[in-house]
Amino acid sequence: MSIPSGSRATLKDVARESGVSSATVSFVLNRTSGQTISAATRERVLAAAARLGYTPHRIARALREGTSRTVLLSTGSGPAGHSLESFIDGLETELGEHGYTLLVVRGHRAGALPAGLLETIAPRAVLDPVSAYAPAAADAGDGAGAASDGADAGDGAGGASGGAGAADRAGVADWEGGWAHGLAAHSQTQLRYLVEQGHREIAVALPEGGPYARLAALRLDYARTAAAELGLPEPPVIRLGSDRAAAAAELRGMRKKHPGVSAIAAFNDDVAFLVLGAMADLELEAPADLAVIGFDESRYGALWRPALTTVRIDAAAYGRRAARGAIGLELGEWPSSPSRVVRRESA
Amino acid sequence: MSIPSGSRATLKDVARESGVSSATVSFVLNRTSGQTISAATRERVLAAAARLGYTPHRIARALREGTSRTVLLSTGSGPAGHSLESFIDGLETELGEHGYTLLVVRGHRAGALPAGLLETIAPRAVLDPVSAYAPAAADAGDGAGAASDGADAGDGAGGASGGAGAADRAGVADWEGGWAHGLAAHSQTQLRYLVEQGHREIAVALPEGGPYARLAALRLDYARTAAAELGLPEPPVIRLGSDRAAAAAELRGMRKKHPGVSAIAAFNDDVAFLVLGAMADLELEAPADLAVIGFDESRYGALWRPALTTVRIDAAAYGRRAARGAIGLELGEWPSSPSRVVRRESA
DNA sequence: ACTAATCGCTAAATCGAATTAGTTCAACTA
DNA sequence: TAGTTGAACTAATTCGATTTAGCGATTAGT
Repeated sequence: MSIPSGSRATLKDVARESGVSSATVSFVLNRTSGQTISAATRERVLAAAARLGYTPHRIARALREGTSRTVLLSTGSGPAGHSLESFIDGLETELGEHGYTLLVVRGHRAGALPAGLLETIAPRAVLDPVSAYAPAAADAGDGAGAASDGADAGDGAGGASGGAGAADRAGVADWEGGWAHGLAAHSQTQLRYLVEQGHREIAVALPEGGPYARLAALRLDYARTAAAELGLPEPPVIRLGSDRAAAAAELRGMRKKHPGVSAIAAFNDDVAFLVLGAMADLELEAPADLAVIGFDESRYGALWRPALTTVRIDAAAYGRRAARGAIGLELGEWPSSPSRVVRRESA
Repeated sequence: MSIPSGSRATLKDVARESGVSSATVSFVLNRTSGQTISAATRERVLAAAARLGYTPHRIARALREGTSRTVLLSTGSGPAGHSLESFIDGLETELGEHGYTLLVVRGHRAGALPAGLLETIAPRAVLDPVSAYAPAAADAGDGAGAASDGADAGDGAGGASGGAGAADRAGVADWEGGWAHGLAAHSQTQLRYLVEQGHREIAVALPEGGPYARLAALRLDYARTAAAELGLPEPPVIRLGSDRAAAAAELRGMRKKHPGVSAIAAFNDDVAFLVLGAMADLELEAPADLAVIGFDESRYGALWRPALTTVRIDAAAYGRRAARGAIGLELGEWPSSPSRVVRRESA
């Protein structure tokens, strides 16, 4: 009976099936506020929808609403640690609970998404963790002040651009700064572990330039603070490009200048790998000659020789918060993201 | 003058601006076949469209056409070598030339895409290289048979599902088998290099089970053939899980059974890393004690100690062909994908 | 008792492009 | 000269959901 002709059930089919207008069906299914529907009608509509297996046609909806119920997360091509993985998990979970879909696009900077992607998707918001790492245009102080609200013709130029009001735009921007800080704060965990292992003079290894410049500066700040709190001397810094020979030279230089350094806290696992490679070139062993600890557990640490000790950060709660910001819900309190040391061989 | 109210220009705006109906504009802009348009009108329309900066509203179009001009590529969460990177490049280029957009979604099996993704995107086709690695439903021979093609209501269950006819579906399926074979064929390059380095007894390292079971079997076939062609003895096989201790044991066993083996050709770079790790545990050095060559260059090979020698495969031409198949164009000849050895330290 | 507000619901407009079914006019055929 | 054909367009419908305007009936307010 009243099976929709060939394929899928539409609003109209549900309306016909339940004997009301399609407007009413829409009201019921969307719980439209400001509309009163009798309990009896609601039941009939719901039943009909269930019977026909109705699913809203998302493209039609997107056309009408001007934007799809989608949030796009554009991650850079850089290494993806566990914090990003868990962040995505949280994001996806929270969005899913509100009927939104998360779309993760990797390997593009947000400004350089494939042509037409934003137009075909018309996401409600574009999230871009990398832009939090990159230097902002006009940066007053330390807060996330990527206020590039100028005559931006193209969309998605800023770190996060909501579809609707400036309100959620602000909300998302808010998240970003917080994200970077939230991440950086775990420098504590990293240093504390090394101290527990008996190290006193600890160097910090950062990536040289690139998209991480800003986050690197932030990490350094936190590392200094943490060192001070732990009663350690100011940590020497080595900056590593992607060239291994140069990395080895840099490491040798640091060792000469600070012979007492017995451990290195790396910016992330990739930098830690670079350090380990340089150490191998200098015939140094970790952790005997120099302990190395990574940051933000990556997939390769366990395979490495020596296996990399690192810090695992669970950012799912951040993901949920970011989701709420992106779709314009109340943000609530800042969550805390737990972190713990994954102890392997290198430290 | 006649600036479209607030935001973007629509077909209607172009029609008004050029003094014709919106149907005519659509005919002109789409070069609709079976419609004759005078040169003068065409020019006026084109000029007006350019002047207003008209861009088709892709969502409206998708609603009308039933599917967006988009192709979705769903890669597994597994390691991505250069062949995949270049494949994606080719895909994107060719699609772009025909007004299509490529959307790459990583970390999901095609059958398990985020809820609602397919519906919101409505891609013209879904491409899924991983399914070429996984055991197929009707697999006579050796592939482990996790054939779960049951009562799958959802779409995107198959390796590639086109939106339209069975014709392009066939085209895409065609590509997949070819892709796996095209990749596997480069086992030749791998072995030939080792032979050139003076090796005669060469073992093959494969991943144990997992999603690569089928591709592994294929690679083994090609390796055997290549070995025969090069006049080598039948290559011994070691199978490595993800556990390093087990890998070391496996390697030791192989060395005992085949003491003459002087080189290992790995399934891919990740497996090669595992071999190198096992070698370190056994206090063996590459390439002195055992040469190791990877396959399908990954981003980490250059960082490793010793730096990994591997095979780089350029699959861009395959990508272009897959694109043509996905949007229903003629496929043309099978392209050849060049490969070359990236010589580093391990072999 | 008469106006005002509220309930419960529907008709119709809207979003933007593609497409079907015509319409008009001129040229050409029989 | 009537009839056919084709070129060059246009009006109107369609895709499917959301949303505004509004209608009749009931309830509340003074």
